[in-house]
Amino acid sequence: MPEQPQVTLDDVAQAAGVSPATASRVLNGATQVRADLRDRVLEAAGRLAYTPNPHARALARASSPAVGVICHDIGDPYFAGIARGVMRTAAEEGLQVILGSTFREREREVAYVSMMRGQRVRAILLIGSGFEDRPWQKAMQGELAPYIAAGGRVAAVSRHQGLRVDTVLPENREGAAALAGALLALGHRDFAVLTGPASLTTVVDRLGGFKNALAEAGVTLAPDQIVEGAFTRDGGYEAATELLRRGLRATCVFALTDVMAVGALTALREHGLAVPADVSLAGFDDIPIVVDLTPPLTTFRLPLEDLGRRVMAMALQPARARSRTDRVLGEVVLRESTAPPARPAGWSPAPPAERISQ
Amino acid sequence: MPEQPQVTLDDVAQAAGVSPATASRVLNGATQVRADLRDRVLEAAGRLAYTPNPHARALARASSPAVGVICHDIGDPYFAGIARGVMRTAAEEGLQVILGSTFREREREVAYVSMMRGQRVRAILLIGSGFEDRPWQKAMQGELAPYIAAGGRVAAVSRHQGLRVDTVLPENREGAAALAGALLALGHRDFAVLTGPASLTTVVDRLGGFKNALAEAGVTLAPDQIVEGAFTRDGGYEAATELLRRGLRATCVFALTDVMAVGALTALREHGLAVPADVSLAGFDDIPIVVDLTPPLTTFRLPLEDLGRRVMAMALQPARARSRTDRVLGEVVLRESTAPPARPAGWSPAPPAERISQ
DNA sequence: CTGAAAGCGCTTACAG
DNA sequence: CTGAAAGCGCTTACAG
Repeated sequence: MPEQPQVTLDDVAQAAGVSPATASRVLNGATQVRADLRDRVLEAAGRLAYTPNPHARALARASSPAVGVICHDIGDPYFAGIARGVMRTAAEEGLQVILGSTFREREREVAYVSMMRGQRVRAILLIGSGFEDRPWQKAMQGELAPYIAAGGRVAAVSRHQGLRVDTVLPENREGAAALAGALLALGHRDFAVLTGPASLTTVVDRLGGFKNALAEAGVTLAPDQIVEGAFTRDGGYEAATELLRRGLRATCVFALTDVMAVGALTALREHGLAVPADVSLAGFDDIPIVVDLTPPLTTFRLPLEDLGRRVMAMALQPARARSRTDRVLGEVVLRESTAPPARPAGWSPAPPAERISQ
Repeated sequence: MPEQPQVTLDDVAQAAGVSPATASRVLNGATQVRADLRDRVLEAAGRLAYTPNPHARALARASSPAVGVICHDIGDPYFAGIARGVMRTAAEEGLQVILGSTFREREREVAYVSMMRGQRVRAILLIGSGFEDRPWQKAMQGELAPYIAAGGRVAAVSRHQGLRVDTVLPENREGAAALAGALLALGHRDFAVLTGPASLTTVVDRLGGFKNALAEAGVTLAPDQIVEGAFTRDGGYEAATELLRRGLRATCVFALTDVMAVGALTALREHGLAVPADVSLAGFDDIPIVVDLTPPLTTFRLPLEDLGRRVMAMALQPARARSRTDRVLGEVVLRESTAPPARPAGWSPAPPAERISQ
């Protein structure tokens, strides 16, 4: 490994016959430098293929052009979609992105924040759901507070209880309620829900919104028709399987995420149930793939890439006295995976099911 | 923004009543330090919540614990899957990952390498397909060579022509050939191919392998049955639509990636064609979702996450005199999207279609 | 406008 | 085993 000495600012300065200070100024776009000096510096830098050492720069400037992005699983289409938006804005702004993927272990999230804080990133983006977990919130806030106090920026997607951070808040509660409304309008009265870990704020919000809307319509959700699974494709598959084992009494199944719905669809199919003929199925998020399922999935659309762009944009804005919340609208998208129930139980006509915008 | 002064090594040393050198040694796990001093340092560091400044460290050590990872689109399940594997190994090794997503603009790939090189990352991982593009290869090699000469490590997934880099090589050519064999064994003689940009080495390899295998079986592929599209879901949708516009004469359609196959499946369905009753469809990669399609997709499975782990592992090994290539096996996975042709044209029985392993 | 000098926070030979 | 000192490569007041 023939370690090659790196070309340094001093080399450039020397080659150009100026001081390092002047070379630095030129290379940083200072305009108050004599034209001929500037040219010599630029020429020398080009000839020597000079690349500034970002660590030296970060050290001297006490700031770096990097942002940290933490998600639960970069292999998950939901996070991949948001990350895509983040990368877009990062590229436009010339920022580096340091990625953290926790594999859904929440302690790793704290560890990543600690690492990125040490790294002196300009901003930290939390794009995974928050946790309803007091000790975790304490630990996280313990990392975040000093970082923010030192001038760091933090922005999150979804509700992060207990953390004082700027937030891009997708309409989880309202969206689930709107979806419930649309499914009720279709004539459903018997629902099952495939839910995720109860400690996720996203689960709380979506499940809460859905249940509330049902309750307001006088519809109750039987406890045994709520099945918890992992927030993954396999989690959806297994939750649906468990639901069938318990005995499916619902005419419509709501999976809290599209990813879970995808697994559920296969489980239903494997058990000989046709969607929507035998049972309707709805998801949440509108990840890219669900329009290609058979049948295409009814869902609540979240603009994933836009979520990513927004959270990045928010992090790049200066901090305010109190943390801000940007609500992001979504919309119910009715597709073929939902239809009026085959066996409406004492059902009276409902208003037509249109696309309900929020 | 009340900029808080950061706790420095000197603070720790002072609090512990030792020199910065000693504090540094303790914090870096040196064993040859008197126990009581070590304890005092550790205590002070803990009490002050000291975090070393990685930039200072990188500057002093002339190396940083970061690796750069460049893909074409982090929103694409293929790359998201590989990235997942990369993140796994990175976490295990305590490495930071700087992510680059080029949005399929090849110049951005060079720009990212340049940036990461400047960043003094330990290694650069190219996980996107290579390009059959001489000027691009020159530009890329121009960035890579000095980086490597300076001790940097580079590893790639897929064939990167013109770049002297260690490679994790999925069996694109052999895989496509094996898939062709399996489809021939099913009785197909009339094929169509939905291909991607011809400048991608992955396209060249998969298309070449597929065609070759057909040729060896005495089957030719009509030029008008080969349609090029973008390497995306929409590219697959559009290519399939164009194929139908031209007149589908094939009994089996091969999409060069699962992502394209997903779009193609929807296009076929929208045009009233049943898969596999009217036409068989096969993809490549075995991204997580395709098992949940209706019908589940026949494909050539690549162990995506493993690809990511391997390329990372390779980059962490010391460089060798000549670049290495790790071939990664895959396997044909026959699912319900392929079946014997509905109208076998002068067809003689073929050997039974089993799962053909490579 | 330009340069000498100090400083960013850490590591590591080099003496003791 | 421990510490004083130099150095990593850059930036930025501070003088001129």
